[in-house]
Amino acid sequence: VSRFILHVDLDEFIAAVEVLRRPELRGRPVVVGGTGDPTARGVVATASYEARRFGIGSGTPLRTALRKCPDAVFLALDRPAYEAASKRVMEVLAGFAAELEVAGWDEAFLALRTADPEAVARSVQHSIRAHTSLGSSVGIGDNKLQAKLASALAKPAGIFRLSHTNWSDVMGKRTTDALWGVGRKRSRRLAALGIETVAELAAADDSLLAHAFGPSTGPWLRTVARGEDDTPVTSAARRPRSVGKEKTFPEDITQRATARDEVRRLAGEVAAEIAEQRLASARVVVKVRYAPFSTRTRAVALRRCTVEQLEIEGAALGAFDALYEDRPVRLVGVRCELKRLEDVSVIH
DNA sequence: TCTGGGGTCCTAGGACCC
DNA sequence: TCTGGGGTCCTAGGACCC
Repeated sequence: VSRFILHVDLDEFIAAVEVLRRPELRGRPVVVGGTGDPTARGVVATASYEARRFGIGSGTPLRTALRKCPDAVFLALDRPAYEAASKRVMEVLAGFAAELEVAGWDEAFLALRTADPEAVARSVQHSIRAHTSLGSSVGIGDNKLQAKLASALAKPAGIFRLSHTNWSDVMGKRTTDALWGVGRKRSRRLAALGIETVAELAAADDSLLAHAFGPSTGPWLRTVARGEDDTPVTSAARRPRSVGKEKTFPEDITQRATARDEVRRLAGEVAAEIAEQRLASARVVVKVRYAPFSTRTRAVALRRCTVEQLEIEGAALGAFDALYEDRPVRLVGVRCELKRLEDVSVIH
């Protein structure tokens, strides 16, 4: 009996939820994202497997998706529906004798001791399907990193085990962007250093990596490439570090007052959200994205932590005024950074 | 690829202090 | 006045993830 980590990842989760309540869509290319208008600004949240065959994936601009598959069904995001479905899945997982960490709407880690992790994985998949009609894939690993990568290799509806034993065989020849924490940018920078594969990164020089990626990130990249990860699976609720809202305008706006009003509105919403969660803001960060796509941020530290809407709005508008340039604006956002709860002294 | 909205963490550089 | 070194805090931006 050994300890294993399971990573449970729901298959095409958002699209699957939509198809469940619209059975006539089964088997069709379904694309969920934005307001559902594929001619408007927005990106794909999830595409069904049928739509993925057309080269549509998460993050694809909706307009691109429309061009690639004009016959796809385009649907608006419906967060409450996904939250409800996710909650039911997590309740199923909570029934297993394991430490459970919810890692997102459609994924979770389980840590448990067992002699047969594949049997547990089958049982997890069966329970989820029986209770929610949703399909899932399960990765098994010695740690969270391995389990997470294994679930991707298990898709769809499969089970895959990635361990220290087969890590090199399975991962060594893949490009570095196969790793968790290595995206396009880091992958390219690594390639520029002559590091193309996971095996090459695993054998890279720590000081070279530290020089290129910083004292923490550099050496960490190499541990990831070796399949090492000691972060614990924990069911403890994570304390939020920040709460924010942002809005991309359907068309770039050129009126300063319009952008400013939107900042005020977003700040009010964020303030209400913070108050509802019984948190308090220590700093307000305003973001402005100018056309075509250059982003600026400005932070204002609050004199004391607060939940006061007027104070948060005032800080946001002050940051906006300090930041604003007379150029077409694509997006504005407001984010409140939160103080640790035990340190908070709220002004009422 | 004309690029959402919700987040987290890390880095580099400047201010400030002794 | 041509000017060290170290620590800490803050800010803006970058990269990544779902």
